Amino acid sequence: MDTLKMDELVSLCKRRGFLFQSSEIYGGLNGFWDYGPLGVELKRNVKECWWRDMVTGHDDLLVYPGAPTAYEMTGLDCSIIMHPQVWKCSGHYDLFHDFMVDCRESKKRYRHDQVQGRWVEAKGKRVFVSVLPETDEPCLELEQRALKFFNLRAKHLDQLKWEGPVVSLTTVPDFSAVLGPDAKELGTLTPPREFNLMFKTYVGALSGEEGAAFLRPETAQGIFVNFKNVVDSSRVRIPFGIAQMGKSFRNEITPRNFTFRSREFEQMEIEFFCHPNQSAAWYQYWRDRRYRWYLELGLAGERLRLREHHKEELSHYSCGTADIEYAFPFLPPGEFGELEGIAHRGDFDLRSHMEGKLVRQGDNLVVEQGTDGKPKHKGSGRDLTYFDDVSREKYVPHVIEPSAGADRATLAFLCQAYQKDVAPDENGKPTERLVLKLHPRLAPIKAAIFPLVKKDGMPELAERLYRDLKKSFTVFYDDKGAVGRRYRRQDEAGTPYCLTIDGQTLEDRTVTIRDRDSLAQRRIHLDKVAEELQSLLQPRD
RNA sequence: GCGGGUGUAGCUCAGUGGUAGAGCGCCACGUUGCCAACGUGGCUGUCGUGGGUUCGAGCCCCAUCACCCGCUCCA
Repeated sequence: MDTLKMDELVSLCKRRGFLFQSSEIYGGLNGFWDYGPLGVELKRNVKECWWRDMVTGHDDLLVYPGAPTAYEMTGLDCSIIMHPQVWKCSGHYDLFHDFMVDCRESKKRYRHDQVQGRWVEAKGKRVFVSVLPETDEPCLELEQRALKFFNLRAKHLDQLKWEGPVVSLTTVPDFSAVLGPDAKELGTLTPPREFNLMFKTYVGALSGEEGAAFLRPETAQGIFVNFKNVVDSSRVRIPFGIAQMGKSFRNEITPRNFTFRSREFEQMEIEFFCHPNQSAAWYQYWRDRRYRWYLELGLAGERLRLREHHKEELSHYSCGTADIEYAFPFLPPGEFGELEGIAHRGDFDLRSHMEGKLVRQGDNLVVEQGTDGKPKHKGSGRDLTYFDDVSREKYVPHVIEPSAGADRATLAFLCQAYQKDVAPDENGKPTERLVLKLHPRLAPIKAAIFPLVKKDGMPELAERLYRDLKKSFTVFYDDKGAVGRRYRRQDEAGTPYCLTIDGQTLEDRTVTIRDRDSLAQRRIHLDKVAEELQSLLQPRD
């Protein structure tokens, strides 16, 4: 496992039809990927396990271990393009929508509004000296930069004639007299260019800005804006969760590491609504529950970790966030990549969609003001509070958000499953075997059915078994070549069980069932095969 | 975004300016008696893409795209 090279896995994924580069025949498209015949089944299984374990299989009446009370779960499937105001109130518009300037000299890129500077005159030249402030004292940093630029010693500080206060680069219309934060010469900054991390599109035939809309950068907002609809239509009572799976789009600057950071990706998100007093306990519950989910589906404990964010790392609205991370093989030893984030979001989201985009002010969230003193991004004005019929209490629910990446999970399961071990060849000599040890619930093909040889009525019996099993399972029939080769092919596809019809089947109607991982075989009766598979594929508690 | 590397058959790769190759795989037929069998036959190429140099380019030059590694960034 430690020796797994990422390119070996990428090669297997291509060779066996798990993953292809998007638009490959045209040279590929950076950040986009296609799932092949086996990959689509694997990813569907990942999503179906999640949906089943979190939503349809959820027991509303049971108090799960670690949960404060019983709770309900329900689902939703929202549109990818939503009203543009959704993204303004959620904060994505301001956060993901930046103007950037590049420095032709240092090759660095800065956010236009983050560059700070001050006009200064010396030796007959007037210059806007800028820095990307690293300390609370940008003035000192600016002094150093200015002295160096004018080639002055510290004792000649008085030759610098400062003009006005420290201001943002956004106040400077022309960059020809600007000294970039890492430049030695003037005028190396490009004009500010719009960088949008959200994909922009246009609704309707007209392509004017009034029709501008965005592909969603997360599925979560669809849940928040439908919160009231779900409460009003489904009789759910707090505490409850709404789950949604679906595509999201982020225009990443640097897509990297196979499917890990893609521009089009699929999320599996839950927004769990609860009473503010219980939110801390629910946060803990979901964090632990979600961590166990990955463990149960086969990710190794030593490669999977639950990491609480430090206080400084927390978003402005969050009172607690944990990441579930996996030690992907493309990362340096000791580093982990995020699979899922579980965030305590408080009442930030629902309030944002009521009141408008919020910002933190001390310990409180307040509506962000524009320069005109009005709300910067106006909310819907709808009442998204919850009324508890039993306690007669009205409140804005708090939200716990377990947000997972379906493609990242799929990739982690593939990385974990990819193993080389040793199996005997036809002479009993140990040879290397490539095997995908996927959890049976995730395996694209659940069982393969083989006649041991293509004669004596074995194929006919095998075909009957195949047809019978096909009704309830994804199974695969193969009668070509030696049986050993067929076993190995299934090993590479991750198929957990192989059923072989042999001479003895003709006598007593038993078949061998071969286990992918142990290579062990045992005989079971033909009539019991479906039942046996059913129990082997059953999720265990 | 910057720097370095790579791109030839489905996969892994050889091919230093003169007729595009190997191994594996895949397909067919025969054989088959439980872990990558054997025999026979067959399939597979815009040499990443575009342009240039040359009598002639997979090979040299320029551009571009994609992937990998390092830095940078990352909701």
